[in-house]
Amino acid sequence: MTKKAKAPWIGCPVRYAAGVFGDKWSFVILRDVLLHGKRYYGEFLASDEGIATNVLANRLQRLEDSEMLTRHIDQHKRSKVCYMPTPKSRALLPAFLGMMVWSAEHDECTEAPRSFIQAFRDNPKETVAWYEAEIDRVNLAVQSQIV
Amino acid sequence: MTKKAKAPWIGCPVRYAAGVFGDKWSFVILRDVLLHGKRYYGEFLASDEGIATNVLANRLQRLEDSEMLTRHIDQHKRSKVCYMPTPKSRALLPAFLGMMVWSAEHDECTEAPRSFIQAFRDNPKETVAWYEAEIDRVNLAVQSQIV
DNA sequence: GAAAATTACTTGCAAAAAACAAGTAATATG
DNA sequence: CATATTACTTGTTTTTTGCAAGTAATTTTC
Repeated sequence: MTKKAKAPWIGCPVRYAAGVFGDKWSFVILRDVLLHGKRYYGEFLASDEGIATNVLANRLQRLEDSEMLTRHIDQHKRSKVCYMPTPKSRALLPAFLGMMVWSAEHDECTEAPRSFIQAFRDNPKETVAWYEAEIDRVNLAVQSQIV
Repeated sequence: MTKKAKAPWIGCPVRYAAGVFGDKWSFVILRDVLLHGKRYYGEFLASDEGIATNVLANRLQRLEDSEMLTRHIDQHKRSKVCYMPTPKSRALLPAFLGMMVWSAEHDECTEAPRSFIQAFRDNPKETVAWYEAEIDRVNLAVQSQIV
């Protein structure tokens, strides 16, 4: 009797997504990078959710390994480390915003503004483009620091 | 000096989503319900990923608590238990499919057919509707069992 | 109608991961 | 040169997971 071989966390698209960001802290970090303009270790650490520093370090490493983030030393203050979103993580924006709309509609205590939900439903592409532009703006401001 | 109060896992839409299904096994269970037509405890247990029975029981309970699934005794064979998707979990389909497209585009080993990706990009609403119809079909077949 | 088989869990224990607290190393500041 | 920042690492406790076995309610088989 052979034991059932476990599937690796690739292949199936749901399994793959779960492998890359299928845990609470990865969700939160990606939110901070993609939506809140955060780029620095200290900024992630300061999030409301209160991630532990060792867990943060672990998740940043994983996200770097899966090419969701790239790590850079800040050249103006070389004790700071900057994590930049990659095209791969940016490509998650549409799904991410879709998920947020779902949350906004099903969480009684949601803090998401109704205007955001409306905007995404009316014109998802434009809403995604707006967030993309935000990311570019933050990147530009930070990019001058890291090379 | 007061300690930082942790945010509850509601309010912020990303945090809310992370709280409801932000772990590997919830992803997999929701996939099985929404996309693979699974409804019974034994079916979930048999998934390729090999979830442990205690973890499965725990996740089904959580998903029931957060109103993603409803639990029913099969009336034709009362030792079987059926878990049905709610409107709330079904409403996650668009975001879920968006996530799958992302995976398909970034996982070199993806098993997702190119036709699915194309279909969703060309006409997401229609693709969602197709999956909704699939869910209805499975529900109908199973509903005759559970009352 | 009793015995065996299904089915959905529960329990106990070992291993892994997360939370918490403290420490360290590189750089920057005064 | 001493102190402060910043990004981690290390050690320890607590929680969660994984695995194996057990149980209870049916259902099927003989």
